[in-house]
Amino acid sequence: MKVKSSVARTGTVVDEMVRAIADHIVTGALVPGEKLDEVSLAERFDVSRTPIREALARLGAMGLVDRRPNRGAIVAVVTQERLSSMFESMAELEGICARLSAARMTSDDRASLERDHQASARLVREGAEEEYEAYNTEFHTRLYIGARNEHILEMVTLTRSRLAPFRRAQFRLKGRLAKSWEEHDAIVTAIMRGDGNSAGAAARAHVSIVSEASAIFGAPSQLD
Amino acid sequence: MKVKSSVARTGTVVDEMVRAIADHIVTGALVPGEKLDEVSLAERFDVSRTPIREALARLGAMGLVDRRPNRGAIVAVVTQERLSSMFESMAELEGICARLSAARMTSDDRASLERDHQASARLVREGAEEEYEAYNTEFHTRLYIGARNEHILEMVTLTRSRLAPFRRAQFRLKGRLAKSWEEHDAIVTAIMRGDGNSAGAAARAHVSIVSEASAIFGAPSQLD
DNA sequence: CGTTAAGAAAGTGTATGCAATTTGAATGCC
DNA sequence: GGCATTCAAATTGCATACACTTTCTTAACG
Repeated sequence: MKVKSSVARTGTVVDEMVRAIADHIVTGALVPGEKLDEVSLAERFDVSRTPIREALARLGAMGLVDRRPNRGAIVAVVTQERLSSMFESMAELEGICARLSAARMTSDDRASLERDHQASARLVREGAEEEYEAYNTEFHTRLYIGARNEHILEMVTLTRSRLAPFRRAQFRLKGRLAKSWEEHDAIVTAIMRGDGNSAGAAARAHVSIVSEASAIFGAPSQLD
Repeated sequence: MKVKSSVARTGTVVDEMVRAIADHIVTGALVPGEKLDEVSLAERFDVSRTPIREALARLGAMGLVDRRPNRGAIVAVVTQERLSSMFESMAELEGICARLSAARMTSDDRASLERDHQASARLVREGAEEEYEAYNTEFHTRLYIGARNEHILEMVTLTRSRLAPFRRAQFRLKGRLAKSWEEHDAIVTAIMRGDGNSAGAAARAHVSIVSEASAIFGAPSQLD
């Protein structure tokens, strides 16, 4: 019997390929516009073309690669304009989630949200970027789930994954950690008051600022 | 005994399969929860399993079918709760588009929007359901495009396609046509004033009402 | 010398065969 | 008689082979 709770989960080959290729794209090992040749990838990962094809299809659905019929796949080229549109979408979606969370979160949800938010202040004081990054992800995930809307959860998760390659370095900007906490604080406070509109506005502003921070890193080609 | 679409000139086989299967799902020939056996489908459409598999993958990405690893695919079961979440998402997305459209549409956009909106009053008076349905689709598409945000356009388009099976009969409800026009009117008026918040609120309300109308048709199993 | 067309090379699209996993049932055990 | 185990049938996952499309090369013609 296999235990799947841990990381060791072997899963299917396609899943591995999706992760592997996505990783190479996110880390910049595969640059936007680069051709993704099926046979090369198959040899590189020592599998047949079949799972590679399916992985490319999934990555296409995720927006990470661009598939042209009969003409192969390339790493998706994200224009600055498109990047902006994704950040704007993200801001809107986060705003919706925060607004709905203010109305729908259970009291348990609220309690743990505020407790952990207060606890995270320590990470800011200590400048623990890695840890705060992890907490930050968790924080936003709670807002997505608190909105109690499966479909919005799907959309916001997808959008976040598409943006992942562009927000890696955001917390390295000076003072970003403390600023992020302040913004979280505004969101949490509004949610505790049950003030959906304020929570939404605060969340929108939060993402917008991240957007500006990330824009500094501009086109993916400059990511390293 | 299945006859392939007369001419082979059509795009790829996978595209055909996607359309064919999606059609069968939307029309109810394949009911939610039904097992989609790869070999059966392959025989039925007289192709090999490979394009069927890829088609199922795409349909999975679209949300029309549910793929379980090693356990095959089934027609997606849309619970009432999930349906509600999709309609709520749609309302939020439409609201965003209307708000952004109020700020970003060109004057040409606005002019033709209002002109065609006024013209559509005739369809209402004549009770031309089919025609009004077509116009209605066009109307909403303009709002999506007017928002000038590619990514939101993608999300709203995807959501609309997922909801398509559930809103077929909406205009047959008595008086729905006239009510729809009135709601459009509120949106258009707000956009012409450049009042984004009102336009957004009106659009949200518009979809919410459609949602209620469609809810009458309830679970997909009752669709015929 | 530039343009275009034919053909070869490369790569994707589809078919088929084999391996691995799931599922159902029958048998043995308590 | 009920429950667990094991084995076989069915179905999905992966690999390989073949067919078709695109693309690059090359050579012929204007």
